[in-house]
Amino acid sequence: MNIVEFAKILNLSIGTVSRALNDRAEVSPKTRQMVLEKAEELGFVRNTNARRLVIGRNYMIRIECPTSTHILSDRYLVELARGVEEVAGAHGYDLLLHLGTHRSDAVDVQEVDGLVIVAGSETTADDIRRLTQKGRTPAVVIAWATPLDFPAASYVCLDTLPGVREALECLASLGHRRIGYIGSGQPGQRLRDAFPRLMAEAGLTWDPALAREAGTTPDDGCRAALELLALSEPPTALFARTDVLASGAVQAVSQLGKTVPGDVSVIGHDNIEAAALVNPPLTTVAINIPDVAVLAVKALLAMITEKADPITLTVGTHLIVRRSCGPASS
Amino acid sequence: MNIVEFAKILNLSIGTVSRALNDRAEVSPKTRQMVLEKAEELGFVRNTNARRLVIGRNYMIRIECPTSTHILSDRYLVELARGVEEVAGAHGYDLLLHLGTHRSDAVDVQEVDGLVIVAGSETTADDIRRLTQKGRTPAVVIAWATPLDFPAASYVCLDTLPGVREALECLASLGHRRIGYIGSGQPGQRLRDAFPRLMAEAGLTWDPALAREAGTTPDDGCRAALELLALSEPPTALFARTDVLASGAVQAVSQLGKTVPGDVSVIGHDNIEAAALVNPPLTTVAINIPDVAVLAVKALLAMITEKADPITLTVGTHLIVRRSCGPASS
DNA sequence: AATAATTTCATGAATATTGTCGAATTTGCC
DNA sequence: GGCAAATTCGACAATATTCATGAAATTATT
Repeated sequence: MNIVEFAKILNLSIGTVSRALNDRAEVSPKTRQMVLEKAEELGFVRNTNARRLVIGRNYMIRIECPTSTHILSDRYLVELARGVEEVAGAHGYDLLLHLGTHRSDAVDVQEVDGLVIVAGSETTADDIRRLTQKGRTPAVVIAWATPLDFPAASYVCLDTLPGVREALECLASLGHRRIGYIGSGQPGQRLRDAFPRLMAEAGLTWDPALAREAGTTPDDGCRAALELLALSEPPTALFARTDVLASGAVQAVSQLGKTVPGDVSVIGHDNIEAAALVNPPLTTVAINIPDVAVLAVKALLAMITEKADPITLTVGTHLIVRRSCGPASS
Repeated sequence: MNIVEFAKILNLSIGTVSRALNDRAEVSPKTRQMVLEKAEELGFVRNTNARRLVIGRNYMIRIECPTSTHILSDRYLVELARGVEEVAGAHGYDLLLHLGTHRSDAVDVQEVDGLVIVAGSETTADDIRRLTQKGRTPAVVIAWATPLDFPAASYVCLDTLPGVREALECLASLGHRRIGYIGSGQPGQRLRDAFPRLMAEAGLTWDPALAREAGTTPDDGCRAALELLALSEPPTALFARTDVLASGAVQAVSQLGKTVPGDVSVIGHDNIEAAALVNPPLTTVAINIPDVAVLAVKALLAMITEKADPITLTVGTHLIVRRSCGPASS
């Protein structure tokens, strides 16, 4: 049934019905009420495509997420999508999903009003340029640390330093003085570089001898931890760049017949699902994804509806305290 | 730019341009070629809404997923979405995401050609009826074990028994005879009921004294395992209904000063991310989500494009062997 | 072999799809 | 009758597609 038939049944003109359905003022309250009731009763729904064609808007935003090398793990991706959908949905927008590489061409823009782009570690400014049709489609990019070099988009940057700062302050307050750093190689570069400064800010001194670059597996973390704990002046606490490495570090401690947090404290990063399940549950650095989603969508909607200028925001991480940290052993 | 302007630039009629773009036979190859090239060059894209309005199809399927009580964890949800997008995308369909409860009303059908509905444990046949507009919209439901009572939809059922059967056979072949069962309460009912039969099929005898219903946390699993291991004739292997419970069971074993898999073997269920990170990495029962996605979308596309009748398929779980199982200790 | 007749083919014009919105018109009320 | 509120009318959005047209190509006829 289309609006013509529907209007005929109601003995009203198409225009009146349309206005009633659009909640416009020029229609009498009783008429509106009647139209709404009848629509419900007869199951009449306007044709979305015709509607969008006429009003020239799609009420649709697409969320773009690369397959490989996520900033956000799958778990966070769902959380992000949920948040995005919630606030976008409240404004009448649908969410279109596009997983898979940013490089794929066949992305019919024209059918969305805006883009939420989750940048992977390999995403470049050129990718954003192409995805946004040279900036013609409003877009907000979820990026690590700093915006990409494409100023027509808005950015929500994920800054991991605040949470790490908290972590170090937490360790410092527990009396730890020698803190080991287990890195994950390439992607963690920025944190690695900032680590000495963060240590200083927490009133600690940075000893380069206590840093190891590990890989990505628990075993990598375990090996690095064993090395550090075998030093003549071993650290009393370990900070690992990822929870996976941290879980390996925990294993290393128990291999040495010691306990976490009794003998050694461990802090991870990312708050993966497993972090709460490891024994002991891991104190870790996390980011509030719903916050990110809300900020991103708000920025995007402002660009779409008010032609607002692109903005750059930063969301910091924070510490989640579980049971893997305790007072420094003397 | 719309097709009118575009046709004017090309000195062709709208009809010819449209035909060329739609790859229809009635247009000469040179003309088509020219149109395609020029479209690329001038960046002309047809208006999706007008297009869909005219052809009466949306080329869009929506994936429906309830917030609470997933059949599939978030991780699997992304995997499912990826699979769905891949095969649906290959047929020109976009993927619309709808997370949140199935109960929410404001779901403008009319704008999608089909639905992939992930049933939660609370989803009812009535929910499906409403979502599909009494069956008017083609739909495929991802459900546990058996179809819901709404035959207008297709079903891909997730059957956990095959993987559990494999698990028990694996334990039997390692010499285990007494196997403990740690359940998760309500949702695991079906497996619970089938467990004695599966035991028998693996050549084992079922002892009701070795069953405990735990909750959902690692601690629940730990407690249940401690109880079982304190029996006068304790089990030599533990099957836990979820990996979370299994991780608790592993903790229980080490609390008793014993090791997994040296003294006690443990098998989990679900293959959550953490399963591979626990120490030792957990042997567990998993389902192949990409398979599920592919089957679901194929069934759905058949319903959409060929008006195929709804079908019911079943995908079974399988065992993933890691390092938490070993020969029975004597 | 040449001309007429017929078929094939590409193209153009017109119409259909469904809803929105500004302008014009009707209705109601004083 | 005049004014305001409510309603109707008609143009418009962008594309697919049917039907008609003209040209070219093929066949038939003598």
